[in-house]
Amino acid sequence: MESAASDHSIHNCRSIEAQHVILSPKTADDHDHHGKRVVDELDFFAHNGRLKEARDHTAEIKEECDHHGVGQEKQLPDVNTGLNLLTTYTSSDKSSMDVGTSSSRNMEDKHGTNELAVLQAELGRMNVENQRLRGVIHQVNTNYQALQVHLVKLKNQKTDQQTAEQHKMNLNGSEVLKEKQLMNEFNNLAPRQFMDMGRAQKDELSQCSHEGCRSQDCSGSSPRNDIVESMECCKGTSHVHRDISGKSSTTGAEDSPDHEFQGWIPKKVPKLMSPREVEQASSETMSMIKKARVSVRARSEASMMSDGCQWRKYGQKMAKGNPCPRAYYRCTMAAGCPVRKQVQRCAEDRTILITTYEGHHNHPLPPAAMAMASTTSAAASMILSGSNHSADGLISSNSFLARTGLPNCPPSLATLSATAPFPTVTLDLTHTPTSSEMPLGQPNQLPSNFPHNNLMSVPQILGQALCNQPKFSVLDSLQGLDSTTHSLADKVNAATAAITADPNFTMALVAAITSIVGNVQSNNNTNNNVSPRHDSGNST
DNA sequence: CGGATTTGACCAGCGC
DNA sequence: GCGCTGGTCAAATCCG
Repeated sequence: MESAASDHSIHNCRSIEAQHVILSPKTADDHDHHGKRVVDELDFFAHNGRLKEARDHTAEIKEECDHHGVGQEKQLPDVNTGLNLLTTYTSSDKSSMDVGTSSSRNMEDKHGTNELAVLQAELGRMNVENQRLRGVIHQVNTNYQALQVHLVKLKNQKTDQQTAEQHKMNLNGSEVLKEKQLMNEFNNLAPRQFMDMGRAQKDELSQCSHEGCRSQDCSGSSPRNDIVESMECCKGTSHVHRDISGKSSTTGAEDSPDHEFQGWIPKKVPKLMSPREVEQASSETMSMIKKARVSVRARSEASMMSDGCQWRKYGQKMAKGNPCPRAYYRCTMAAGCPVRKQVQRCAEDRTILITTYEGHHNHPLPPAAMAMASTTSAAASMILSGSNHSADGLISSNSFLARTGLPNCPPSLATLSATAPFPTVTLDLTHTPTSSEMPLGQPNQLPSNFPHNNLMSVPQILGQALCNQPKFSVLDSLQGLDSTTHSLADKVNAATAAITADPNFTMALVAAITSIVGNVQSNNNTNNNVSPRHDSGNST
């Protein structure tokens, strides 16, 4: 009985220190045991001495508790720290509390109560400051990552420029002019529109006046994580984020108004754009994101490519400049899935089927379909991150291929066009790369565990490549993200991560596309479109 | 009969 | 404002 009450007193006293542990657990650990710091683990309290004050208060109160005598009748009032620190009483505790109250002790208790209230207020302020400093840390990391990415891009750009110059040598003057125009159009379109969105940077660290930093921001070279978070912020939705202690916590848009979304935002944004304009740009950006497209060109005599999803035709139109009608399909694998696709034959070569995908699935996908969805997501990610475009006027195909894990594929395989109403990545599976272009030395050299099956559809092969990879955790996370509870940006980010993270997957994917190109070409694609019955139960 | 497809109508965006 | 075009809707039709 008595010991229980005293334990509770001590517990209350200790709970205050416990809150410090929650606020900065690793920090305490580091200071106590390691005496060193690691990146993103900082003691937010050490610098202002407030921790010491708080601990002094705690010690005083604790002393006072002891002064009352261990297990005495009276208990310090319960402190609601808001942290659910198990301060509830048991019935036995209560019975002990009700015994023997005196006026002098009441006075002392009131004194203790006041001190605790002050202490609690202090802790509240610390908590707020902790939140703010977390944001600072987050931004520092973001800037660091952005610079890292920029460095890598500069290296890649060098390579791309060499390719571009070689490509230019083969063009006549008008083509060069046209491509320059394309380049200008894209410069006005994608990167800045995507990168200029966002809110004003309030934090002092955003006042980066360093030229390199500014150019970094304006070039749109930003880590994908930043894009993800920025979009989440723009949508103002609650989301789960990881704090520096590694614990997940749910925060709303109102929680941390000025530190969740930072890093790559151009400094000029708050100067050039009013909040309303920024908001408008954000909504436009979301629209563009939604409408970013991936177009796949493949030789096929069938009316539609089998891609692992279920589609329902909802319209058909004659498009200008093409005698072949364009068919419109929507995904029917889940109610309300926003994904659409258009299927149309190429006017110049009617054996070529052009399938254009738009949107992101709001439901889990079968592996076969996930391959295509991942490609779409990767493309969207590339657009979002403001791909470095080469001097040839188109976004460097190498950039896309690199991001989709195909850095060694022939440049003709993928292009990104900015001339369409929406940024469109085109995967051209109609060309047969020359032997010198083949990434693996031999055209159909596949990983040992990779199925070399002519009867598989394009996404089946891609999906198989996904399935054959050992990193299911990444893919699982991707699949898990394919739900309405996660943002589009999450999916984009996860897809990109899944695609680019695994070199084995890269190899398998390269082999898959290589296989597709080779087989489709040689077989005139008669087997490209398998019956839905063969397609893992997913009819089209 | 229910689901899928067809097809004309309707609407929005854009350029002139 | 008007016409063109792309995209979507929804009633009619088809099909298993």
